[in-house]
Amino acid sequence: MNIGEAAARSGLPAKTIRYYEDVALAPAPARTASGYRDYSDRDVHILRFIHAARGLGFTVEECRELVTLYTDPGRSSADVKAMAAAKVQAIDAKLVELRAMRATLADLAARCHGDDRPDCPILDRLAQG
Amino acid sequence: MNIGEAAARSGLPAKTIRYYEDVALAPAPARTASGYRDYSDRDVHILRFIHAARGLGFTVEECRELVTLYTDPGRSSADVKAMAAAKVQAIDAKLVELRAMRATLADLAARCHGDDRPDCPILDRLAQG
DNA sequence: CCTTGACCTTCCAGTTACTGGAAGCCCCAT
DNA sequence: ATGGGGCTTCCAGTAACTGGAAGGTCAAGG
Repeated sequence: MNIGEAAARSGLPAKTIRYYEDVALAPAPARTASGYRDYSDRDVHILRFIHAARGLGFTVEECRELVTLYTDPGRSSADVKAMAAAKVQAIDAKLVELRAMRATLADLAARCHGDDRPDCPILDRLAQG
Repeated sequence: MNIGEAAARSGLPAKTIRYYEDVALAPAPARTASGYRDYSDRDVHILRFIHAARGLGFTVEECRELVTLYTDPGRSSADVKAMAAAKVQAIDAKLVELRAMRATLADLAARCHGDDRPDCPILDRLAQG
């Protein structure tokens, strides 16, 4: 199948698939006589794997490791578990940060009268650095 | 004062201050005879304002608007409030997404025995796309 | 007076993960 | 044979910096 269908089946844009191939994350598929990419079901399977992994927040680099692990018949699950655990920790840190931002912003917005007067607690707060 | 001190006082790296000046976000300070940037207290004040705004998750573009609003004596607080509210909404969306990612990952990690066996629920799940 | 080292200048390149667009084949249906 | 897709490559740009090279400047110490 050509890249358009592989894109439809994997959920990744064609442009992104080519990009992944470029950075050696996705498999380089067979080519037809005229140079079109020709994807196998296995290729699409890996594409979907990558799509799912990216969707869970793994970076391209991490996806590369995951694909390696995935396609390695003798891999151990411990490596994968460690990566997942690290990712959970990173997400937790991000959550803390975002919640703090949200609280500050919401508080500021609530205390801002939001009319035509130039006085604004949000700006005042920002001005304090 | 030169850029090193402005950096120390504003909390922004010197490199970042130059970058902000480049993209016309931060003020272009005076220059000494030898070409060194020479920051005033007001310059540093704006730098700190930008630092705080970035820290709250505003993009550089949004910071540009905020600085304009901040330095405009006749601005209305409604504009600023609207920006803050929009930011809160964006943060909420991000929080939902992150929480879903975290839940999936944590669940997967919990169900992975994490030993030398090749069997791994995380990889299996990813493989389903 | 000279040197040393810290600090400053500009500019170029690289980062992450794509995305858009241009120029130019290819394939299929009418 | 022709028209409108889809495909190819490559170049450029995005956000927001960050690192590094090459070279000028400043203040202190000998």
